[in-house]
Amino acid sequence: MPKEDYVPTLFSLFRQYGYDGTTLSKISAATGLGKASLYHHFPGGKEDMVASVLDHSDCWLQANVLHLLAGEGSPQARLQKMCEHIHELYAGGTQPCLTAILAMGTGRDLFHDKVKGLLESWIGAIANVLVESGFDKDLAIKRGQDALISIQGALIVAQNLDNASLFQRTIQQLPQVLLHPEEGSEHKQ
Amino acid sequence: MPKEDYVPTLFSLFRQYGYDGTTLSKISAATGLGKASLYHHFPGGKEDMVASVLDHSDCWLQANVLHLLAGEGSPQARLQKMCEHIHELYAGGTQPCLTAILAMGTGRDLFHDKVKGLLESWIGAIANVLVESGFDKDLAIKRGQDALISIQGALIVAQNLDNASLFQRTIQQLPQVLLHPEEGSEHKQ
DNA sequence: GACATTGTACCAAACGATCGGTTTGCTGCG
DNA sequence: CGCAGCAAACCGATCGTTTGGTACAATGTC
Repeated sequence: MPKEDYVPTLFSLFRQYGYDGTTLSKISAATGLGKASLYHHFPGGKEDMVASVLDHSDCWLQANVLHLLAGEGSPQARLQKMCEHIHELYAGGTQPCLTAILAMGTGRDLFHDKVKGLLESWIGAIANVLVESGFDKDLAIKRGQDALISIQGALIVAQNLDNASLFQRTIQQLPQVLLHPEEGSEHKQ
Repeated sequence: MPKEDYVPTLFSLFRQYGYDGTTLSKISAATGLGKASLYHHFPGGKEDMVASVLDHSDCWLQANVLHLLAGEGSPQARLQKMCEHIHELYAGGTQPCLTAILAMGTGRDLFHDKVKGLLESWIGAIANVLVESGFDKDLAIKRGQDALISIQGALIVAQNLDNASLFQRTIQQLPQVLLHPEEGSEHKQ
């Protein structure tokens, strides 16, 4: 079996238990492979496995967000499509975010740069759509950041409250929140 | 030295390294206490230490949010004061959230109920202020949830991007976002 | 076709290190 | 003395990792 076949299993393990919490015993049990076999596919050990998972996530982002947002259709339609993919990725808010969980504990030092890159390209892609829709560039970036704040925050709160609908509500209204016209001077006080 | 004196150190350890990542060796080094001394103060071991930290956080929430929001002053002023305390708690967005980090890995199973309770009372307190300001109760609760989504999300994104000002911006505009009048039917599509 | 060679996938067993947790024995002080 | 408080050694378990090997299909050589 090629190693790619194990990446989805690794993905769900790491995003559930985190870097420190995902032990090789758990991985061995979940994949059905002995520890030595795991080192055959991933010579770099646990760190190598997470790197593979992150590459896999990179591809996912490329296909389901970056390429999509830069493609055809109205901005509204593109953003909505993105939200559908997000909804699927996080299983409707019941599954944690890999990048968020890797930003904590031991994983933080190891994968910070990679995670940062993923996040930045995501924000940039959203901002590009908004610029294309006529928004000022600075405002577009700000709203791109706000989009990821909402996504990440909704995931955390939804899971801590056992309330997935809270996440779904947030995602569903994301496109119109992003595209709503600037009012006054953005609530200047 | 009474055990309370070590709780702040434990707090910063656990919110930095998470439950799995915070080893007794790290705790011993950070507190300057031997393991035996740690078990003298916290007979229940690591789990006992986290419980103490969570109690400490409970008191913090009680004093700096619940009591404050139920107190005197205009809703706007109370919410602003709360945001100042939040800003201080998270060191301007440079420090992670304890409850978020405890919701992952092994800690999730152990402390989920406690964390959920903390979050719920926080949301409830914000909602009460909004109801008092004349908002519909359902909308008030929704905005209370959104407030915590923004806080948690901003923390995650700010740290992954090494951009604390992103957090500060989010917190600073939180009061007026919470209090802004309902427009149309909340962006009905 | 027969046979050695190579490469891939896999694993049991064990490594040293460190884990969370416990016990021992000594110290300083009222 | 009595006892609270703690450093240090120790416990079994588990950590991530490594060694040494088996089974088997593909390839090359005669």
